[in-house]
Amino acid sequence: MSLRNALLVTLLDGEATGYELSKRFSIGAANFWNVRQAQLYAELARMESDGLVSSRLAVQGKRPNKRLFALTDAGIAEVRRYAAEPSERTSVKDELLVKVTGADICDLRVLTEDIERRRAGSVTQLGRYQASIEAMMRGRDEETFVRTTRRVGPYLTLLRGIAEEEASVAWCDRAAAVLAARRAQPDKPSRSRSA
Amino acid sequence: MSLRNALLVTLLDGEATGYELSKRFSIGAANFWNVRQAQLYAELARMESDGLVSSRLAVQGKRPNKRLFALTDAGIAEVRRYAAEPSERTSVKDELLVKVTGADICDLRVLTEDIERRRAGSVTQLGRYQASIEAMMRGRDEETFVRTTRRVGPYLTLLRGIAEEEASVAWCDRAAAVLAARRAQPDKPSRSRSA
DNA sequence: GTGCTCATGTAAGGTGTTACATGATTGG
DNA sequence: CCAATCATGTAACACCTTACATGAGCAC
Repeated sequence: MSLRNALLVTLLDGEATGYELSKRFSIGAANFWNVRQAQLYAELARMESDGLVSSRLAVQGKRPNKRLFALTDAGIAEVRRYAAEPSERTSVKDELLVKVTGADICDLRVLTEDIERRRAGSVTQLGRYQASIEAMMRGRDEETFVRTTRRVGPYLTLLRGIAEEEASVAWCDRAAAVLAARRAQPDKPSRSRSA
Repeated sequence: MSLRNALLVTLLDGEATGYELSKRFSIGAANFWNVRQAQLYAELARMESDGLVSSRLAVQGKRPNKRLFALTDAGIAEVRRYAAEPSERTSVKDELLVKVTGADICDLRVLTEDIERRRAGSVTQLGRYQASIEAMMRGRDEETFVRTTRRVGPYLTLLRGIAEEEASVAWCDRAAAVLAARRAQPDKPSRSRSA
């Protein structure tokens, strides 16, 4: 039940449609949560019937009508209650690392391409995070920012995202280099059934 | 369906019981996959009926009997097939980051404790990874190791785990410092409903 | 005129978690 | 004597993903 809480904290930035929430997720929360929109609309409906969010319909001239969701007091209370519980690292699932574990019986050229793709994705995401953090700080240094901003939470999670993507890029480079060294070697020791 | 593949690559280290597989996961794959044993036994049973693994019963004198699973040729082929597909970062879910996003309306003392707990967990995991990698390298330098080992895959994923946990510790320290600065401030700007 | 963005939902099926059920051995 | 480790499973429920369904406006 913490997709629910992820949505609640995302609404601290102000009321939003389901569509906008999924955007906010991919910009700010991408490094610690992911949602599919199908799940998102369903969960928002449940949250509304539980009184954690309220919604109002905004009729637009040209574009389709939209439903704006906002936190209720009960929603705020729920965030506080939830935050007071100890947390676990709920889950991490990274298919690329599964494949890398099996590198020694696989086609290293294809695997390396996959690593390059991951690297490119991390660079893109890193750019998004850096743009967000600059927009947020508006030229202030960290000390001033922390003293004057209303919200440090999103700043801290952005720092985490940046650290994450930087580590990802560095690892991709190193992994690609190691695999290249292995490929170059004609006399590599091999598991019988592989090439 | 990639818990299945995570299990297959874990079996590249040799035959194992369900119990041992869950151990291997928590030592080597903790940074990119997690399983509950209930799910693990169920999946192994399905994998056996699909012919990807075979099992044999080992009767032990004192301890309960155990079922040892091993990769079949079909299992190896499945790893290769899977590794050739492009991968997505399947999922990340971190409750602590959700809570940090909402920091500004929450009790910072409790949140900081949660961050400290995470830090401690990362330090522990880091120690495990470092011990594994040293056992694996047996004093060789990287170049020699890469040239002479049978398997680089687990080495690369361990490097990733180490980078991950180091980044985690560094972030925890920074986040705790920022929150401490916020708590120290009597004149902090606050969202109306919070303290 | 093609593809992207905005915008919301349902249904079915697959994956993952929690709780239950059992019990001997080993080490402190 | 108490806690941890070894060892395997089932059942119910909660959660997440994929596919389907619809449609206008805008930029190139």
